[in-house]
Amino acid sequence: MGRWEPDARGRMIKAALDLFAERGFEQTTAGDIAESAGVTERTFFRHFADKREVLFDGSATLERTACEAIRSAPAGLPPLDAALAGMAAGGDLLQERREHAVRRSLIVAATPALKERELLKLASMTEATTEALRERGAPQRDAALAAHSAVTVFSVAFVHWVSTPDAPGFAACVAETAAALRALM
Amino acid sequence: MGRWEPDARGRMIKAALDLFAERGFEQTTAGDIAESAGVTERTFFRHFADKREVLFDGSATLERTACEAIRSAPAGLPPLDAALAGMAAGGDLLQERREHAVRRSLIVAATPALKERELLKLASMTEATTEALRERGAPQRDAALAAHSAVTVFSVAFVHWVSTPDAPGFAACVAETAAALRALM
DNA sequence: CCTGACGATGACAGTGACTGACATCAACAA
DNA sequence: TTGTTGATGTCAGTCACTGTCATCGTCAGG
Repeated sequence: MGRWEPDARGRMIKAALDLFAERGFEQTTAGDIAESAGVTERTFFRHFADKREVLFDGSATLERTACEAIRSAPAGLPPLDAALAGMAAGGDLLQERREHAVRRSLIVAATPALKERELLKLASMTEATTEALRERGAPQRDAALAAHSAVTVFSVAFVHWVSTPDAPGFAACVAETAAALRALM
Repeated sequence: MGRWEPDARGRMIKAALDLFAERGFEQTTAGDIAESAGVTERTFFRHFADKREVLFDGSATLERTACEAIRSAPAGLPPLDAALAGMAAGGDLLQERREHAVRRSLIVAATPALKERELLKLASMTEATTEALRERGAPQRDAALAAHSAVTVFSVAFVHWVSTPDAPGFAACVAETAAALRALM
């Protein structure tokens, strides 16, 4: 055990979520979050590259989970289907902490600066997905298009999943949304 | 005529592009840009909401152009095709200033903070496109999916158009990319 | 038990992005 | 002639973020 209370990182994440929900993102300083978590502002910036990142701690895990699912999908599966399997796997992760995901999404939706960061994370997921599809043999452009489409489905499905109180599983939302997309083409 | 040299805004945009290309975005302060354009830093922030915005002056026009094209598309055209027509119209705008578009895209691609802002602009274009498609009678989810798909095509086509020296027209890139997307489904 | 490397944190000064408030001054209208 | 307007300058202030050095439990080696 260290000299200080353990899990400073977790405390900062929780404090940030609470404060952002109460006063809003802009009205909360990094110092406020740090103080509320019992650390200094400097420590906050040692854990998070910037003030926004404190709300995106799980995004790397989400991306990794999705990519692993894609890599372990049957070799014969077409790129888009493989990518969608990845999105469904990522969705399972959110499903395990639905309440947190919903609360967080409300804050993000209310703050342009956070929306912007979320888009960057989605773009990162798109790039990672593209790479995973390339490893399966898809040509660059097909991989990019399938990845973009899958992430689109993920986003649209997420909005539906969040706004539906008694939601079916996230995977079901993905399947439904994917079907609608195919119908449009 | 005012008390000062005219077109302060245009001078700042040009100065920013030059300085970002020379030293990079982070190594250039807002004060540097202002000084180089012969104004004060305060004036810079009166014209641009933040340092990034100076590189996104044309995005509102691009969005408006695309939406107008969608609204004036034949009523019977399916949502995706109408949206793609909008993207092609937007592409024509870039085509008129290809050199500027390419130079700018290099800077944006090299700077995560600018990439992030670009994603926000694309998201805005997606939302506007969704709304335009809804006005044509498309249900919400179909409109959102078609808009996302069209903007995806726009992005992928743009990368190809930029990286191809003797490019065919932007509209041709859009058509080609759209065909590839349809083939994936 | 002593000791030195290690790792997480605190303390503090500094830069730069951005904002609010007020002053200035050419152009233009009454 | 005078009052208004609009774009700008000036200046002080907050806050995001960084570099640097000091601190002090922990743990391995002696």
